Amino acid sequence: MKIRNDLYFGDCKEQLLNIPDNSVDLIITSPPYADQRKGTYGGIHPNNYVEWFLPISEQLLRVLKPSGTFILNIKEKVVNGERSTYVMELIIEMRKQGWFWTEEFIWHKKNCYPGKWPNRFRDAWERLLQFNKNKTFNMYQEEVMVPIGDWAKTRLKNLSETDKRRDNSKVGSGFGKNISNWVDRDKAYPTNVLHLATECNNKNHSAAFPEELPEWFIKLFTKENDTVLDPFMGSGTTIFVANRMRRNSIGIEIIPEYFDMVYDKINPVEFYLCEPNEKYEKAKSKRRKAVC
Amino acid sequence: MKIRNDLYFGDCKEQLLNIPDNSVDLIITSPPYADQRKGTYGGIHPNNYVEWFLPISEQLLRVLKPSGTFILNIKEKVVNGERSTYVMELIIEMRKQGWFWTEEFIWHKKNCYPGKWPNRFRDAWERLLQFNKNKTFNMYQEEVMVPIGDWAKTRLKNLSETDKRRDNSKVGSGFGKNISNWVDRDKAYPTNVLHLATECNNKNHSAAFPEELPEWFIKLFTKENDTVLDPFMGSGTTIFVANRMRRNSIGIEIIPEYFDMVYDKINPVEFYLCEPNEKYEKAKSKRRKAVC
DNA sequence: GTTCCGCATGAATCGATAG
DNA sequence: ACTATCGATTCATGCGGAA
Repeated sequence: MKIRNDLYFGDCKEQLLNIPDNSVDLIITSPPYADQRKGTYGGIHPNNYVEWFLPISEQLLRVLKPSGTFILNIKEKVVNGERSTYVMELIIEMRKQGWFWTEEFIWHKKNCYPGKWPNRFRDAWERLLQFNKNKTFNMYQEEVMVPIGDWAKTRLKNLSETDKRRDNSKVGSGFGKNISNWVDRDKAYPTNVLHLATECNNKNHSAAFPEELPEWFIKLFTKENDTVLDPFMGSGTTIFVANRMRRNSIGIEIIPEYFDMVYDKINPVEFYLCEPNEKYEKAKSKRRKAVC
Repeated sequence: MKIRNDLYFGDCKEQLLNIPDNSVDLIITSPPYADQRKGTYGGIHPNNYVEWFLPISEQLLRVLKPSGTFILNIKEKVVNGERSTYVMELIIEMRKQGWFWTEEFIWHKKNCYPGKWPNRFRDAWERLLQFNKNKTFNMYQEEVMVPIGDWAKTRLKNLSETDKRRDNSKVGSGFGKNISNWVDRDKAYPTNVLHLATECNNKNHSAAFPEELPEWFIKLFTKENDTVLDPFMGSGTTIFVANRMRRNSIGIEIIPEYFDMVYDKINPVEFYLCEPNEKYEKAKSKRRKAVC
């Protein structure tokens, strides 16, 4: 089956209207942080951030399948020496919109931005907020299992009496089965803390988003031929990873340079063979630029 | 100078009234999480948590010095399949009380509770919320510098007693600028992510609070002869660490067994020499128990 | 003295069952 | 319907005894 990559140019609040209800399996995005990227996105003042984001999250709620997941990468900035509360307020307001705030993953940035301040240390983590439309949703936990710790090597050689009891308490007959399950196991389920380095080499977009991040969530929450949406596409990391993993993708971007960069990179064949993508035509015409 | 350890028995909302205004340099505590320690602390329903905590944080604001810091260790529990929002609401309300929410540290619990669920992974982190009374406060960043590289492993884990003593004497002896500059070259400032394992062997208290946690913040925010307060003392980890580091300490605890355990452990000399501590007398009399 | 190895336990959460 | 209790699930750590 052919994998689709649909790119929309423009403000995501408007462009999201093009996307049908209940059609997206995973939304993963890193919106412009408040006042943080003034140069590129104009900057939203922390006081207006919630108000600015809520109409967008309302559209995201509409386009997401009931079984789907929304991963929001965000971190509040420091304003006047203290952390701003707009992320807290956003979570509370999104719940009122109908979102379930299922979980908060921590992205531990191993190589965080250097610097020294008199009143704080370097910021080495960001929030990865998981929102859902329902309490049950698709989750493929086996896809992201990690190697088990070294303790297992010695531990599983000789199972203690207590282990046998704990594993089988009140079960009785399932004894042998449990033991074999443990002995064969060389992988464990991960936790809600992700250890990833940021990518320093991406000079084209101001947000450093390592490929491993969307990759992990795409593995966890989608299967092949599912659809992934990034309403703040930026340099397109999510889109490229989804494409490589054989997921359909939808990207929205308001900055012409980023949009063109992603388009040229993701659709080189269509471009050179002059097989215009209808949506791209529409986008390009809005920008009053010639195509092909 | 003699290091004081003042212990108060009872509800911290009331016992805090005994402590003068602007007298504490560091408050570090881990209150009972909502509905979490029902067996010992009765449990506060998530819906009532903010309302329960605000009168306490108001007292904490009063007793803290303007240059002091309040570290609050907390994590929201899952209610009906989603994270509860009482911590978010608490942060917002505490700011209205006059607190500055300076920073949020992450405590990454390497050995988190095991388990498997269809909709989430193991919870491996907790919040360490830093609140201040003013935008400027005491912070001794050099005291927690770590060797370049894996600081959590080499520095905070497996510190021997001699290492700890050596560290303490270094604080008192006053290195010259030249030496500290030289030291700076192979040390780096830490980040706002702490990697510590919980202590599983503490049979006396249900909350596993590793000594390294209060130690780190005591180093960072106080110097010798400063005063450290833990209004939810529990098994007294914060108090013992403060005592060892030659900081005055104030502990409040409502459970008689914990109170007695800490008292007996921290004041063995006074106890056996029959030099009654006035505050302990008061506490004991409230509990109608004989002393000495 | 080291190193190895057995072992209990921990701020958990879900789903089923019972009142 | 709504709440309370209980069993099942699962991984890393530090302690203490043994080699």
